[in-house]
Amino acid sequence: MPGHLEHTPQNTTSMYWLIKSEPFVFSYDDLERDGVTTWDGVRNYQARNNLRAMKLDDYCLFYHSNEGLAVVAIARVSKEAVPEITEDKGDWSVVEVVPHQRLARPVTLKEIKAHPELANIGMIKFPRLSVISLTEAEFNTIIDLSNTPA
DNA sequence: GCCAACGTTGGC
DNA sequence: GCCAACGTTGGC
Repeated sequence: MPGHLEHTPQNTTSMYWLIKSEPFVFSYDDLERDGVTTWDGVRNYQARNNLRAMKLDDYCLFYHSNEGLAVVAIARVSKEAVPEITEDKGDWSVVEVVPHQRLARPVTLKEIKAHPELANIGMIKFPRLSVISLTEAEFNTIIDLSNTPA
């Protein structure tokens, strides 16, 4: 009997994230140098839950906080969340990320705040959250900005 | 369970 | 380096 529907794998949809790092602690240059890093030290439950929601190969905008104040690159999730080995009490998680692509130019926080399509972006609504989910549209808007002269 | 004190994040 | 915002802790 012909014509049955092929099963389409459902795990091909990537999700989008923004991860913050102080570049003088760990920058995108450091990630490129190291090839892979463990995203550890997250001590906020919402940020931790976001780490736990990350799936292999998800895209993560890499944001430099404190200095730079700009999205500089895209990283990808290379290992999903596992418990963090730590002396700290509590139930924490880590993922691993790898470098993917440096943006053509950094996209600054100032630009993000000024862009009408990014008015509801999590990083503005929750400025102290270090791991934030993005919609595909928000992700694409930032990528488009990076491909447009400042 | 409330709330004051404290610590941390992160923009300025 | 300062400080506002806000999450967490701990005394009551």
